[in-house]
Amino acid sequence: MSKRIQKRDATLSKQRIITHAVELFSQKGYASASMDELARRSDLNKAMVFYYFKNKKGLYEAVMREVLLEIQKSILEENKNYNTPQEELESFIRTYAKFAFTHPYLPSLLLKELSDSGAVIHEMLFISMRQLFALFCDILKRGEEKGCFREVQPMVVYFMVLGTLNLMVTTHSLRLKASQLDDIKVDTCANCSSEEIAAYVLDNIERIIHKEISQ
Amino acid sequence: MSKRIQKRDATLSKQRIITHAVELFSQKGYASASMDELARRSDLNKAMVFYYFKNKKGLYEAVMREVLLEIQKSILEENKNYNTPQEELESFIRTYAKFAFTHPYLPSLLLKELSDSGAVIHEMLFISMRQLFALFCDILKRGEEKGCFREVQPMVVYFMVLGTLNLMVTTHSLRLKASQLDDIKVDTCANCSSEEIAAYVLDNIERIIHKEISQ
Amino acid sequence: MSKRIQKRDATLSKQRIITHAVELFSQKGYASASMDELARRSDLNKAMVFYYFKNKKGLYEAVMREVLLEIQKSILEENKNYNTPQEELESFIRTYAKFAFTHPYLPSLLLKELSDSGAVIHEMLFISMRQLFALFCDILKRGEEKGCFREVQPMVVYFMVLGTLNLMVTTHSLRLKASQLDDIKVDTCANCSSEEIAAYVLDNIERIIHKEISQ
Amino acid sequence: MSKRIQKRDATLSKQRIITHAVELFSQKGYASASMDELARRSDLNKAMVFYYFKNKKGLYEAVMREVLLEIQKSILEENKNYNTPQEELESFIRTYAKFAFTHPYLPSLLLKELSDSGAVIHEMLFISMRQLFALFCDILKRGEEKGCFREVQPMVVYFMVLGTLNLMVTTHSLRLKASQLDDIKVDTCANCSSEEIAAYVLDNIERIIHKEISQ
DNA sequence: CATGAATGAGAGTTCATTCAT
DNA sequence: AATGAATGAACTCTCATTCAT
Repeated sequence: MSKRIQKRDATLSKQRIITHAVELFSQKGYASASMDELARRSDLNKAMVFYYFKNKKGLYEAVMREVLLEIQKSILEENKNYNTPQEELESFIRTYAKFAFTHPYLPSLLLKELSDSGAVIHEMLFISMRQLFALFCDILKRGEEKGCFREVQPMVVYFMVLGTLNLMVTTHSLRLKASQLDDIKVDTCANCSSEEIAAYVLDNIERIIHKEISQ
Repeated sequence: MSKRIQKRDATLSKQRIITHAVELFSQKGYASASMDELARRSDLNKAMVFYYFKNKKGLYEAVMREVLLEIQKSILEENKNYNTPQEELESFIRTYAKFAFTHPYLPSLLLKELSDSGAVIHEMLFISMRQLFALFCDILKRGEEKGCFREVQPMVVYFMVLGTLNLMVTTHSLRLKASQLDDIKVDTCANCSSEEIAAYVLDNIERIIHKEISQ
Repeated sequence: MSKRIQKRDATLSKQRIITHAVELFSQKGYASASMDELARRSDLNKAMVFYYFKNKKGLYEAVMREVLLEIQKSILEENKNYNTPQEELESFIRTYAKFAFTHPYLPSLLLKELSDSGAVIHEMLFISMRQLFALFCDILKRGEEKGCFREVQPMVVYFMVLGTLNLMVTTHSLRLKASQLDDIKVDTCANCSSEEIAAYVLDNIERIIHKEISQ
Repeated sequence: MSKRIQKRDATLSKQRIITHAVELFSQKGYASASMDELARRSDLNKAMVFYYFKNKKGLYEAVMREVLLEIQKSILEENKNYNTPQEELESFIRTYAKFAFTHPYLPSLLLKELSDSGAVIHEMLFISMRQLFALFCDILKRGEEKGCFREVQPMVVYFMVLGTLNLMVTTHSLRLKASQLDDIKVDTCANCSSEEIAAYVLDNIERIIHKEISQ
């Protein structure tokens, strides 16, 4: 019953490191995240981080792998419950939104990584991202074939979804602060729930994609 | 007539620093950009950078100010040439796209900055971003009032534009590489021109915004 | 009959550690040899090294003891077969040379150890070395008494033998490389066999020591 | 008149670092010499060492270059004063001996470096050593041509000189200690002056090399 | 006898920043 | 306005050694 952190358990220690690393990297970015601080947060000796992950980059890759697998799994899992392209698309967007808002490190890590091509990891991010993208494309294609979706540029539409949702997460506190100022009075959606935002995005994407929208 | 870089000119030196800093920060990110390398690239003594900009953060702010003013000016300037909301919206998107593709440090810096709220600068980015956003909102509002635009969440639509365009720039080389692999055959828009992309985005946004789209 | 390395045998494990430690120390030197790598090479857990040898220095001492005893034994053993000082001297040199060339870690370890007085071990190296030196002196003295050797400084002659032979071993690859260059054309004895070298050294020492050399 | 160490003078600081590095490397060996301690001894910030020498290896190379150039210069300089091979050989040995005994870091560094071929520096040591060796060979060859020297293996004779002299320097304190013990009574030449040792070595080498030795 | 987890100290190296000229 | 020398703090990473099982 003691709250003392359990030691001498490799799996636990490793997981503890990853968990804190996810947080740290998403807060500070790769370069500014210090292994010293990570060790402190993980309540472990600094050397243990290297014991488990070889070096900083190795840890970062493990972190990204973890995070990307999580979101991937969530979406694929959820996707199974639906079978029309419309429903699948809706599920895709809602699931991503939900995940992104409850795990805000994902948008942060993702945007950081995507914000330059000289990024820390190429390959893996790449592969993982492509699998999600492949699912997205597949949904679109089947929609087209069934005649309910227009033909669109999948990449652009994909980024319209992900880019928007990610930015809505990462700019949340910024938008909140903006809403408290009074000089420019515009709705920054500061108090929107993740569901509302997902609904907005979904609605917009449908307008882009569907052949007939009755207004 | 000598080709030697001119020294002993405060404004010139300062500008040279900024120019190289823009490049450096966008290539490496704030934390990984070193003042040493900046000085080397700028062909100046390291101490001069501090002489002109107080410290790294100060320089970074100057860089962001410069960059944001540039894009702001471009868009506002261009905006003057149009006077219907539809045209203004079109101009906004096309101008941003053109600028982003020809000045790829902008998307890089912007996404980096927006990818976390514990970012390096808050205030200024903020103000500058809001002015652009304010213009965007204004266009939308006037469109609504004239009855040609639906009522939408401006923040979400704004991010649909900026997020998408920025990501299309920063992921360009990634998408190119992806297109050269053959396992997953989907169009990543790797060879699209900036105009094509702008047109796509514009078309999509219009579908979202316009009251009637005849298909 | 299994080829698996046998475990749970103290003497064997200990010997395996020593064997690999000899190699490692002679390759990398004391400071750069890591206990981690030693354990890996010995196919044993790192903690076992400490279990058997207390600490790094203890292991190193064991290594040196082993190595010095080996050469000592070789020479003493061989010495028994001869009984004139001339023959004994010849045997001493030839045996040392043969051993040094077939066990090149000896020269490496020895020179490293002798190259500074703030060396890792003092005492033991010392004692062991002195026993060899004592035999050498004894041979010389008996030669003198029998009238066939001149009176010489034994220390200097001893180092002429050991220093030369050891350096010929440790510089072997260096001399090989030198012989492949063509700018300075001198014979570095790069392809001499250990026997040839021993013969050279022996011949030289005899010229130093013998009362009459007929040319 | 103040004894305070002068700062803000690049040449002085750099030289101070080299001087202390020579000492440190020869005392502790490459791997065990710490840049922290070097900085302390040099009364400079650790970063300055890297400012001047890029990295540890770079510093070490500078150290070796310095040391090897010194001995090379000494010997070449002295060599000019003589013109018969016998005299030149004598000068070579005496000068090396004198230098080695007054600059005991040289034998230490040299033996350490020569004690394994996976040494820190290859090239440079190499070139410098070869120039000395080339001079030595040249002396021998001219002696042969004049009919006063026998034909010998220059490499072996060279190491007989250098190996012996270097070992006599590095083992000095060891030999002193040995002479104070009483179990084995042999002359370790513990109290020999550098001149005496040089004379011994020279005499021996002459016996090896000269065609006629009248006893 | 054997293991893998854990540790603290210290290594080399880099960096933003300041000082003296 | 401009420079090169100097600094201290921080960083990633390694190592010998010990603990718990």
